[in-house]
Amino acid sequence: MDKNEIEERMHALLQACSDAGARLTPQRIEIFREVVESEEHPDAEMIYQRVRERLATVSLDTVYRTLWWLAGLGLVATVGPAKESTRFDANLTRHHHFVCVRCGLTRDFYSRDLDNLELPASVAAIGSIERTQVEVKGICHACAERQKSEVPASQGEPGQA
Amino acid sequence: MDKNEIEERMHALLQACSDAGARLTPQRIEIFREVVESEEHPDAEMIYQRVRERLATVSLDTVYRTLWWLAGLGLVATVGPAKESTRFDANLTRHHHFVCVRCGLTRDFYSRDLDNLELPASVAAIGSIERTQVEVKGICHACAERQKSEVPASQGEPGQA
DNA sequence: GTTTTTGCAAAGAATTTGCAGCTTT
DNA sequence: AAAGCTGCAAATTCTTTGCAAAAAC
Repeated sequence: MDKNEIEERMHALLQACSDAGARLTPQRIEIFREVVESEEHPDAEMIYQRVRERLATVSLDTVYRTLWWLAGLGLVATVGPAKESTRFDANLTRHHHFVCVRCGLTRDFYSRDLDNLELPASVAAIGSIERTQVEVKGICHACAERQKSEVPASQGEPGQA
Repeated sequence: MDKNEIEERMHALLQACSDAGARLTPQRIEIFREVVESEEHPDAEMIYQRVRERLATVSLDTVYRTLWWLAGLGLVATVGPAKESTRFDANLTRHHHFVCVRCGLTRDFYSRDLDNLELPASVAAIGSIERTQVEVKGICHACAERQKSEVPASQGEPGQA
């Protein structure tokens, strides 16, 4: 990723931070930088370790808080189903997943077309390919219904305590 | 899923169990059944609760043990990256993931084609779609290298303690 | 100066493990 | 009878939270 891109994203986060009326602390700034610069998708601990090198005075819980706060603003996403417990999949036939971002419901669906996707050459540069699966994130009908019957519109945070 | 399919899978697990020289206990049988019958992808707790209804004498740790044992034999898979801690993704541009099944390394890749996949109609029946992403599982080059330098061929379990 | 954040340490949740006793083969 | 399982309870690991002190606006 080029330096420009990084600065741009960094700027976006700082901007979002003040837009949200939150304070710009050195901890947050360093966490932002780490989040923006990392190419892999780090967990809280990794970010903590890296930030720590530059800012000895940071704690793991601040990293967690900041990360989830960013996630709440939609500025970072979490990889995989969610921050849930490990889910198991006994479907050994080729299939794809629909994951509800609200409740974590995971359902399979099938598609011949999706079974045989062409991947870009760049993937081979990362590693050898074993299995390819499409993951659709969305909101399941049950959660959509649940939403309808809730308060139509307040200014509080939406759903999912 | 039709009854035939279920019985077939059930049979496969029981067979694999005895092939592996493991014992057929009532707990395992009920856990197998739950795993095979579930349409969503349950976590250990869910399976525990359901098995419990039919077999009061089962414990959560037996469920865990059985599930991971099945996973070790490749008879069930885990959904998402792995049994790892939550990973964060600050890449807000449209992208796809390569995940190393050995070390959990997660890297982004890009493809216009994959950005606009056509999903089968069946997906809409599950819920509303927000985002679609391709997840490629494989082994990253670093892990492949690591493997080469290890004992070429024993009969012990491969890598990753 | 006020309000938000932080760090600490303790609380919680999820998952794993040692061990004695019970079951399966 | 022998070897493998199971359940319990304690240990780990990961993550969150309450609160007083410190920092940002």
